[in-house]
Amino acid sequence: MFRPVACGLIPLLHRAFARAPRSPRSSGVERVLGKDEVSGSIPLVGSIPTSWRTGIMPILEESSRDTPLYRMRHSLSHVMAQAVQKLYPGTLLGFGPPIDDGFYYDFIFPGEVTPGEKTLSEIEETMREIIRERQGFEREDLAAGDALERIRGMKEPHKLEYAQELIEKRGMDSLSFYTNGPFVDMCEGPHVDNTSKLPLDGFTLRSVAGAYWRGDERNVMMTRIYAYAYPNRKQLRLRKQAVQKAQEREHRKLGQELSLFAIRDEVGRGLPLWLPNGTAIRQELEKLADEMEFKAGYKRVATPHITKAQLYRTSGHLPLYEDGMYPPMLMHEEAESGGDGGGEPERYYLKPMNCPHHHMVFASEMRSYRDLPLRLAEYGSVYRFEKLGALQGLARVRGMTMNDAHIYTTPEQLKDEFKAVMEMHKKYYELFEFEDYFLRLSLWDPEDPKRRNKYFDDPEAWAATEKIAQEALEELGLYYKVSKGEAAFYGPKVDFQFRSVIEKEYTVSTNQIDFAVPPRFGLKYVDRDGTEKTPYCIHRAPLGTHERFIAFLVEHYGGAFPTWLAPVQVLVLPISERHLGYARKIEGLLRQDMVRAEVDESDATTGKKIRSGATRKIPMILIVGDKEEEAGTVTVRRYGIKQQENKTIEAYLDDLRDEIKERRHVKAD
RNA sequence: GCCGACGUAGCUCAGCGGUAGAGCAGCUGAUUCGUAAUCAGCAGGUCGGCGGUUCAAGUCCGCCCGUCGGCUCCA
Repeated sequence: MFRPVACGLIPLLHRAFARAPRSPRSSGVERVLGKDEVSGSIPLVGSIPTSWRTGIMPILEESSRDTPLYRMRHSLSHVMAQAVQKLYPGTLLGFGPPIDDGFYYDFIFPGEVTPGEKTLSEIEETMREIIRERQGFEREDLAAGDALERIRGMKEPHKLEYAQELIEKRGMDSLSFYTNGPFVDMCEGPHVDNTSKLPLDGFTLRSVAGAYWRGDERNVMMTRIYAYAYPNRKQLRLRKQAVQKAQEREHRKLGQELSLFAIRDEVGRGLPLWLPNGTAIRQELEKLADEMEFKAGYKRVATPHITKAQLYRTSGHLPLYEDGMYPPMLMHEEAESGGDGGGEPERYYLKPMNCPHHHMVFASEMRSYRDLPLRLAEYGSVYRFEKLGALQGLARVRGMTMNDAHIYTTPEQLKDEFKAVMEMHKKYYELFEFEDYFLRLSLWDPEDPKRRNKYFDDPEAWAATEKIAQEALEELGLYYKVSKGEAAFYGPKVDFQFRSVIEKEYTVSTNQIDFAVPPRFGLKYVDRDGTEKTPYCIHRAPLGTHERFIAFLVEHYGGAFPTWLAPVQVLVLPISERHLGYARKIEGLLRQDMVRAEVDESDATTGKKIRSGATRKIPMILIVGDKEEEAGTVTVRRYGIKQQENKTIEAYLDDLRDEIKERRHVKAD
C-alpha cells in the first residue's frame, strides 16, 4: 500500500514454511532483485492480487502493470497533477505512481503555497472537471536527445534529472511521454485511452504528506498527495471500511483499552511503561523462550545496561551507529580506558545491542572446540535513539527488551546451527499461528554508494557466509525474497517481515550470520589440532523484542489472547452477593495453580458483569450461582463462544491446566 | 529531523467570540439480580503550554510541546 509499483521489477513474496513444493534450485541469488522491489500488501480489498495469504508463490510479472486497475490509477495521478498545476500554476512535478490502494503524486508548490488537507476537496473537484472533459491520452516516443530537449522545455527539473539518469546510467535510447489535454508528463505508461474511462466517484484524495525527492533526506522535501482509487464508489467504500476496521485492532488502541502499556511524555517518548496486564504477557513470552532455549541447549546470561565506549569501538558499532545511540554519560572521575592518557573523561553508553557483552562473556574463559556451539541467551534491554517521527506505539520505541542470543560456532557447525535457528522460528510461529509474513534474505551490496562504508570489506567472507545462509534456506525448502544491500554490517541475515494491521512492514524476528565482529574482539577457541581459531557468531531473535512482538500479538489476536497469554485468564462471576464466598474460593484455587484470576465483586447485574468481562476480552468467565455452589461446579463461558459448559471444579482445573500448559488456541465461533 | 493534520473530563466526542457540555468509566445510595449496559445522585476540566488581538478567547493570530498520517531508519 505504501510503495510504488516500481518499473520492470518482479516482486516475489514467499510465504515461508508453507507446505508448498520445495523451492527450486533456481530460486535465490539468480533471482536477485533490486533492493526496493514491490512487496505487495495484504489485499484488504481490490488491491493488486498477491498470494500473501494463500501460500502460493506469487510472481507479479511486469505485465501486471498493465491491468485496468493500474491504468486507471496511473491515469488518475496524471489528472491530479493537471488539476494541481491548474490551481497552482508553477507547481513542479516529482513521481506519481499507482500504489496498492490508489496513487500519489509528489509536488513542489510555488512560493508560499503549501496546500493542506483543506484544499484536497478543491483539487478533487478540479479533477472531476478534467475527467468530464473526456481528454484522450496520447503516447509519444522520443529518441534520447529529443526527449531531453522536450523536458528542458517543460521546465521540470526533477523529471529532467530522472530522464538523464535513465539515459546516461541505464542506457535507455528513447523515452515516452503521455499527453492528455494540456498536460504532458514523461511517463512509461500505460494509461487509459480517455479520461472518460476514469471513475468520477471511485477515488478520493486522502492525505498530504512530506516526502523527500527519491526518498533521500538530503534531497528537497516535496509535498505528496495520496489518494484511494477504485473502479467504483462501492469498492472505494469497502476499502475505507476495511481501513477503519483495521484501526480497531491497532495495538495502540487495544493497548490502551486493555491497559497493556502506557507511553507518557513525563517518562520519555518511545519509552513505554508496561502496566500489569502487558507485563503478564511479557512474562509468558519469557517463560516460553526459557523453555524453548533450555531444551535447545542455550545458556542464560545477564549483562549490564551501560558500558564503556571502548567496547563499541572494538565492535565497530560506534562509528556506524553513534547517531542511533543515546549520547554518552561523561564520567569526569574516571580517565578514559583505551585513551591516550590525555585525561579524557570515561564515556559510558546505554547499550544499543547485547552482542558485545555476549562476546565478553565468550572471552571470559578459554574456549575449546568442545565448548562449541556455545549458545548464550538473554532477554536483554537495549536503548536506541530512534528519530522522533519514527516512533510508533510499541512497534518502534527507544527502549526495548530483546529475545537475544548469540551462538558461537566452528565453520563446520555454522550452517546446521543457522538451520536450527530457522526451525526454532518455525516452532514459535506455529505456536502463535502466524501466517502472514515473509522471509527476506539480506545480502551485501558492494556497489551501494550510500552504504559503501557500512560493510566490512571482505568479499570472500561475504560470499562464503551468503552461500551458507542461502543453502540453509534452500535445504529447508523455505520461500524467501532477496534484498541486496540490506545485510547487517557484519554479515548476511534472514529477516522475518510482518505487516501491522495498518499495513506497515516491520522486521519482527531475525537470524544473522556474523563473520566480522568476533575477530575484532579477538575471540578464539582451541581447535582439535591445538591451534587457535576464530568462531563464527549467529545473532538471532525469534521473538524479536517484547515491544514489537507484543504489538504484533495484540493485532494478530485482535486483543483476544489465547488463555496462556491472556493478562487476566479467568474472571469468576458471582450471580449475587451471597455467592461471593464461593467465587473467592475458586479464585484462590486458581491462584494456587498460578492462574491469573479475578472475581467481579461489583454489585452490577449479571448481564453487566458479563459484558464488562467480554469487553476486556477475558478468555473465560466462570459463572457461579446457587446451582453451581450446591453442586460444586462452575459454568464456563468462553470468549466468543456461545456454547457454555458446566464442570466440577476439579475437572475444570484439570482442563485449564492442560490448555495453558499446551498453550492451546480455542477457536471462537 | 522534515512536510501536513489534530490537541476540550480517565476514555469517546459536542461546543468554534459572550457564564465549559454529553455518554461511558469512577465514587455514593437504592437494587441482590442467571448470560453483552438496573435506577438515582455526586464528583471530575487554568479547554496541551506561553504570548498576542479584543470590552470579552476552547473559539481568532504567533511560538512552543504533544499526538496522528507520511518521508527516512530499523528489531
